[in-house]
This record gives sequence, C-alpha cells and structure tokens, in this order.
Amino acid sequence: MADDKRELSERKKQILKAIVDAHIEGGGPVGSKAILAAGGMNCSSATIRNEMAELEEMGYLEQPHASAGRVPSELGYRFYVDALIERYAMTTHEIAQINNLLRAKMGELDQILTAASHLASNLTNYTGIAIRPRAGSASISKFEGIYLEPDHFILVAVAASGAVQTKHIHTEFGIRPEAVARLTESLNAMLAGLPAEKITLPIIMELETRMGPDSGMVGLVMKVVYDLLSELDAGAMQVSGVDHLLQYPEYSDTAQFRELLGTLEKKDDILDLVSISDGEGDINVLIGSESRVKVMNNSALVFKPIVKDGKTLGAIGVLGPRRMDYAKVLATLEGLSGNIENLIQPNKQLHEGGTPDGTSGG
Amino acid sequence: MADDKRELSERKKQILKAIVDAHIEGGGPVGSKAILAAGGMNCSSATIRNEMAELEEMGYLEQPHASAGRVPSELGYRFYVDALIERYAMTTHEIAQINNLLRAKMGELDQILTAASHLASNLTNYTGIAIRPRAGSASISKFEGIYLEPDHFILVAVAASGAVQTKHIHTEFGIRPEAVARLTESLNAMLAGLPAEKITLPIIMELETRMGPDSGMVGLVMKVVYDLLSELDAGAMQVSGVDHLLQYPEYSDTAQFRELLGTLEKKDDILDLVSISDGEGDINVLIGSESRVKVMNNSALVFKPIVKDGKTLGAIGVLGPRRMDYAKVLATLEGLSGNIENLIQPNKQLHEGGTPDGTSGG
DNA sequence: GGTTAGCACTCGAAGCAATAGAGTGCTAAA
DNA sequence: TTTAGCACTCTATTGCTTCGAGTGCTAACC
Repeated sequence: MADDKRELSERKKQILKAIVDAHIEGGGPVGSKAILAAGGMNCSSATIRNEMAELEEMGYLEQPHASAGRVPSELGYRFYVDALIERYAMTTHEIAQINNLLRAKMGELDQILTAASHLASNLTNYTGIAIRPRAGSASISKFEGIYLEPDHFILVAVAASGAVQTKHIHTEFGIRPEAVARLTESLNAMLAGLPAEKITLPIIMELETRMGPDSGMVGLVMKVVYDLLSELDAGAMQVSGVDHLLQYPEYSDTAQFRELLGTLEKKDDILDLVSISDGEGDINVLIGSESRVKVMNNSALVFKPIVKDGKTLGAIGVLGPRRMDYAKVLATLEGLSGNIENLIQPNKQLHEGGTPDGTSGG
Repeated sequence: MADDKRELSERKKQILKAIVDAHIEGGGPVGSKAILAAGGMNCSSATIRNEMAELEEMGYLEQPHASAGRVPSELGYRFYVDALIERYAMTTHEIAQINNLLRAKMGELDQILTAASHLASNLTNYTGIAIRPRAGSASISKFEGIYLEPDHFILVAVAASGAVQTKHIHTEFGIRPEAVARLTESLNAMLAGLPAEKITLPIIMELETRMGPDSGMVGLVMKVVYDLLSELDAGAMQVSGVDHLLQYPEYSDTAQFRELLGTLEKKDDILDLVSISDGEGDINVLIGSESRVKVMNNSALVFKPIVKDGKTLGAIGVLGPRRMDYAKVLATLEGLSGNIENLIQPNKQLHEGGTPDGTSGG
C-alpha cells in the first residue's frame, strides 16, 4: 500500500527518530535546532530543515502551523514503531515489581488481569486496560449447584476458558439438597460444552424429565444458564489509571477527554477492537485513526493477547497519547504477559526462582 | 454544635433557598437582582442585599470576591439539605427505567449494585458509586470444591452476606474427585462461620487429620481461604460515569479533577467513609470538607446503605459537585434502594406487578 | 424601625494592540 | 551538497482599556 515510497535515507531515519523521541519527551513541536542540540547530528540546522521539509512532503511529519516545529504524523509514528524503536530494557526494580505483585495473585484469570492492568498503568504512567474478549459462542464446561436454604441455592458455572461465574437462585417453593445435587448432575450431563444456540427444546424437555418431581425449577434455571452464557459471551473490560492521562497536555481539552472517558466506560468499541485482533499472541499497536474508534484520534492503544493452548483468554493493554513511550510500553506488556502466561500454566515452569517471601496465611 | 445561631427568619430562608437553587441551576455566583428576577419576592433588591449581607455574616453565604454575587457556603448547603430542600418527584419514565433495568438483574448482589450505580449515574448526570463495605471480620458460611482436572479444582466460598467468590487451585500432585468432596465437607465442618483470626493452628491440624492421605493440599487450601477472607474483608467499590462530571465547570481544573479521579481509583478513602457510616439505612449527605477526604472539598457525596435483616450489605451513591441537585439525587437513591431491597428479599413482595415482559430465555 | 431608591465604588472578564521569540523557507556562497 | 544569513510568519504573552455586574452605603420614605 505504502510501498512506492522511496526508501528513507539513513540520515532521514535518524532525524525522524530524533523528532519522535523529542516529541515523546516534550510534547510540543520539534524544531531543527532542538534536534541539533539533542546531539548525534554532524550537520547544520539548515540541512536538518531541508530534510524535515522532505520528510513532511513524504508524509512522516506534520506542521501544526507555518512557524512551528514539526510533529510526527500517524505514518511517522507507525514507521517509528515498526522500524526505529529501540528496545527498552526494564530495570530490575520494574521486573521485581511485576514478579512480586503478580505472584501474589494466583487463581482467577480476571483477577490476574486486573492486577496486571494496574501494574501496566503504574509502570508506564498511562492507562491500563484488562480485557476478557468476547467469546464467539461460549459454553460452560462444568456446573455446580450449592444448596444454601430451602428456597435459595447458587449455581456456579465454569467456562471452558476457566472463567467462573455464579448466580443466586431464589425459588418460591422449597427444594431439597438432593434436588440441587440432581440438578448439578443433569446440567453437566445435558448442557456441558453446549453454546446457547445448541440448547434446544428437546434438550430442555429431557432435562425436565430427569428432574422428575423437581422439574418446576428447570424454567428458572434455564433463564439463569442463559444469563451466564450471555455474560461469558459478552466479554469484560477493566480500566485503571485514567487519572494518569490528565498529566499529558493532549488531554487538557476536557471535552475530548470526556468523550474518551465515555468510550472507556461503554467498553464496546474497545472490546470490539481487541476481540477482532488477529488471533496470534503478538502485540498490537493501534495509532490514532488506525483504531477506527473516532475518539481515539489523538491516542494510541497497545495491547497484547494472553494465549494459552492456542486460545486467546484475555488481553492486557495500555492506552495513552499518540506520542506515548512505545519502547517502554512494549517492554512492559511483554514482561507482564510473560509472567501471566507462566501463572496460568503453572505446570510449565513455576519453580525457577523459589521466591522466599513467607506469606504465612493463618 | 451550631445551636447558638439565632433562628433564620422566614424571608432569610426564602432567600437562602433561592440562592442555592439558582446556584445549582447556573453554577455562578448569584446576585440580588437575579433573586428578584426569579420571582417569589415582594421586596426590592436593596432589601435582599441587606439580608444577604447578614446571611454572609452568619456563615451561610460566601463571596468569591468583593464585586461578585454570593455563593452558598458549606453551612448553607447543609442547611438547605436539612431544612429547605423540596422533594423531587421522579417522573414515571425514570421510575420505569429503574424497574426495567434492575428487574433484569436478578442474582448477584454485586451485579445489582453495579447496575444500580450505572442507573444512578445516568439518571442524575453525576458519578455513580456502588460499594460493598469492608466487613469487620468476614466469615465464609459455605464452601464448595469443584473438581476439574487431576491437578486443578475450584474452591467456591459463600460469605454470610451472600457474596460469592471463587479461586482456582492448581496442585503439583494429582488429586481425586473424592478428595475434593472430602475437602468440601471438612472445610464446612471446621471453618464455616469463622473469621480469619479464629482459624487457629489446632483447627488446621484437625483439618489435616480429616484429610488423611490428602493432607498435603491443606497448606495450599489454607492460603486460598485466607485470600478469600481477606478479599471479603476488603470491600469493593465500583464507579461509573466519571465522564459526566466533566460537564460541570467546577471540574475544568484538570489538576484537581485528576486528584479526584485518583481518589476514586484508590477506593480506600471512600470505602472508609461509607464503611464507617452510622449503621442505619438512612441516606448520608457529605458536603465538601465534611467528608474528611481532602480532595473532595468542592464535591459532595450522597450515599444510601442497602440493609437486609439489619445488616448493611452494600451501598449505592452519587458523587458530584458541591452544588449538585440534591433533591433529584436523594429521590433517585431512595427509588433505587427501594427496588434493590425488594430484589434481594424476593419473598417479601415480588408479585405486586406481574410485569409481562416475556424474556424467553431459550 | 424596616424598606427602598440612588449612586459611587470594586473587581473580574473580555477585547485589543504591541512585543518577543521560535522556527521556517529561501537565497547565495562555499 | 551543505551551510550561513536573513526576511518572514505565526503564536504566546503582556499590558492596557473598557464594560458590566454587583455590592455597600446613605438618605429619603412609609
């Protein structure tokens, strides 16, 4: 698509990189003298000006107004991220933070992702996002009813992905513990592994037959099962650290920031974005209008799916200004996702360190 | 405390109410002529000026600067909320919205509260808050283990409050389904109803004895139980609709708004505030510095605990500018909490309407 | 004594011109 | 091809003026 563009000379790359770096650092437009001052150049500011004019013509830079410096365009960022970025080396402190905080959170994937999103936000100073993507058609691999009172029990559903959800069920008539046990057994026998659209009337009828005298509760239970499946299908998203964004001048326009907040609360757009991502566990970088979400024109979204056994279980990401510190963000997400995948596949290699922090729980 | 203040004359009350109303409406300082224009006064602006000067002296009003109108002080708002407020009548549309949206959300209290917080935010145009307060010392009333794979099962814990939490447990050695069943039984027998500090070493030893050959898993399980109890103790809070706040000029100062966002994300301060509230199910109105949370000096927090059988299970609230529309907020929270309490005590009076909206879940 | 009209005064908001400064593009020389 | 120099452009800032809303005070009024 953008292939007939002539190659960038080594010096152009150097200048483009210097501009992006300086812009990420400072936020404002970058002038020719500033680049010279940053060092690494052995030519004059006039030469840099000429190169910048060409880079602008080629579409990598933009000029906010005639007498300002240059700002990287979307294409400029894209080139930077794809070709110019320097690997950021995490400090041992940052690595330790990831290790400690995530290690403490064994168990629920949702909780791990939430913790990871907080970490991502704090380590990068942007907004962290944790996502459980929409499932195409989720199914429940295991049911369990828990009897509480004669008119009250809980239905626990474990999804294939490992997500667990529970629902209270109140009945208007009494039920015995044995009925709940039979329900558990029947649901597992009849409905385990079935997505909503494969649960047909004959199956429900069979379920009623199995429940015998307690068939009255089947209707209620089916509604709950439907709700559970819907919620699993729907995906979920968790945002942390929006307040960080306000430190960047690009979000000082409250009207626009408000729209962004609204988008984050609606969740749909971003869930779509991530759910449609290209399957593999690679990091995705969406810059500005690449993301199709209108409101994010000045922002960038970087996210990494969490994959286990070839299935995408979730994603963690970072949302920030278009001029975000991509090197650091990429490194952070890589680090986090590595740890998360270790955590959810504990058999693989858990004992590599033996961290001796005795959290004696009792 | 503020009792030696001489009583406010009828006219002073009228003027104070007019000022607060106008300030809530418009946001800016209110002048004597504006009050006259609003109607209801049969005196001149000069008289109103005199009264306003006295009200200011008495502490009910403040003047941003010498030549501006008056603004209600914290004391002024307090008096307004306590004595002057007019009951807001919800529209049938608003009532219908509450009914429909909450009816659909049977089940988990957390989910109901989340839905309620969204509703509160949307109906009032401020920020909605849903809270599960810190429990003094939570206990688990029912355990249930769910066997999944030879090295993997789930522990479900039902708290006395009805909250349900789950944890995945991975073991490094195989366990049989029967071991999980025995674990369920033993946990219920030994630990049900005990807060963390009553779980002593002898109890844990007895647990190990009961588990016999599978006693190896007890250590792991105890850590999980401790985590579960900690999470129940910790409380939870859910915020929705922060973006609404940005429409009010008092939050256009991004630095301050950012601090407020930070407070909302930390959750501790607000959880404290609500958890310490005075036990009863009454609506609490905290205006400005009354709330002790420094950052909220320009804001007000209104919340209502959700009480069942004399126990506070949660709370819903609204956070907004100090000049929020208290009448509407109070009415909305009353309406919501009424519906919620109906939902979580379904035996009481569920069938009063028989809403015929056939959500055929199949 | 409370109420009202009138008036001088205050102070912030808005508009406007002048200034400073950063950065460019162009031209001519090296 | 690079560089130095210079004119030009555009924004941000500053100081100044004007405008108007609103007050407090005084004197007259009922």
